[in-house]
Amino acid sequence: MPKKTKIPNATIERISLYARPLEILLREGTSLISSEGLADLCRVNPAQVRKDLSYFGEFGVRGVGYAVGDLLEEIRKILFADRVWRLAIVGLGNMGTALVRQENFARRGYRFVAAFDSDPGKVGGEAIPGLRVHPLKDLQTLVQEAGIEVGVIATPPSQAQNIADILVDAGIRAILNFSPILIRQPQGTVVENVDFTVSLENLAYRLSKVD
Amino acid sequence: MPKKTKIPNATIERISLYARPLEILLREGTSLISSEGLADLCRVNPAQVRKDLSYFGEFGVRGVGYAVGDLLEEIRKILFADRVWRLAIVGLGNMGTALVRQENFARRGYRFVAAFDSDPGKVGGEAIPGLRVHPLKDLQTLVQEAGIEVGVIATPPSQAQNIADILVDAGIRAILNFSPILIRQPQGTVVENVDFTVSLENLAYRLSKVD
DNA sequence: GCCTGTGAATCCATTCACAGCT
DNA sequence: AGCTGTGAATGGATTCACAGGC
Repeated sequence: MPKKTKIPNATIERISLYARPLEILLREGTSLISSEGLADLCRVNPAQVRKDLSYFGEFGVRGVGYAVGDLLEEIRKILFADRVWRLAIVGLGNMGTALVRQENFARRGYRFVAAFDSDPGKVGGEAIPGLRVHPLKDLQTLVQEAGIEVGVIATPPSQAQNIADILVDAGIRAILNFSPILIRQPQGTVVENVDFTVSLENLAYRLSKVD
Repeated sequence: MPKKTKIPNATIERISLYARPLEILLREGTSLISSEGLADLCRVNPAQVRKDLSYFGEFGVRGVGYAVGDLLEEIRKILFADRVWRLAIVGLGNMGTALVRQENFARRGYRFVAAFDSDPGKVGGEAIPGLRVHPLKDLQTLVQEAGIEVGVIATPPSQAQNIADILVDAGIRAILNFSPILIRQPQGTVVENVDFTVSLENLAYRLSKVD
């Protein structure tokens, strides 16, 4: 029974996590999984799996388990991953270029439909076949025309805040930021920051605590 | 006073976070910052900043604040970021290549000293000038010789677990995994998983809840 | 009998509020 | 007077334990 209770942010992250092994199980032809089986695959507690899912509905069958295909479909709906999302990349250095080439994005429905760079040497070329690189000044227009919903920032940190402002001005309300600064954004927009060095520092710290 | 209390994982992540604006303040010549000032820059509660830091020592001066340079140095020590870490990359596709070229890593002391790929067409070439690509079979030897401490996996998901096993066999105890599967690792080793599509799904979910 | 769904209990993290030092 | 450091209070998230349904 879907409650109006506050859903923990951690729950959303885990729901994403659950989808990965479910995809593999589906491909392998496994049709049923228990909360314990899924928990093992995701290194979490079985009760956690059940509680997380119960925030959104009753997807399992008591005494039986969860139907793999159905559960995956439900999770996709919960995460709005059952449709195509239109992304713009800003900054086509090493990271930006690698991102638009990630087939992992495309496979999950995250489609880069526009690319921008401030370097005149890059403008006019193609980031990947069919994805032309535009100057920043065309951003506003293209966001409208191409129906872009998510902006991905892969510029040097010094430009990142400026780019974020431009994206928000153009009407974009979701930003995935790969540059290692914290972006200041207005109410009603959402930002996810991805900083690899934070992960590395975490690894280093945890490494020193094991054993 | 450094306690033997269990330190929340979230605290470690925030400590990383605090370092970023401190670097900028230091460069700009600001020498003092209060917990409130730092909290504003990192979008957290001032008491959180003080409590996080207090797990590791007393770095501030009552009535005054924190000395920017000293605090940054302390944070670097806490995170073992005050030294060079030797990394190996495995998988030199788009993402792997982008990672070794990230100057952000190098600047923070995370240095790629070896590169591996299973594609014979890539072996023998250079991922970046001075970083030769080796076949996987040389991994064990090179890990020892080059003193590699962290393995970075940027292979297709189908190979990721196998690579992780090889890395662990070679004596590596810290893995940063960019492939979208959950890696199973033995006791005494640490893994950080970075999955961009999890961030995107999170964005999509949160976007639907704002306003 | 078996496994889900969930209130209650526990555990952990954040914030408050003030004592302690400069 | 001002700002840190921290025990106590609050607020969340996780886990337990069992009722509910196949």
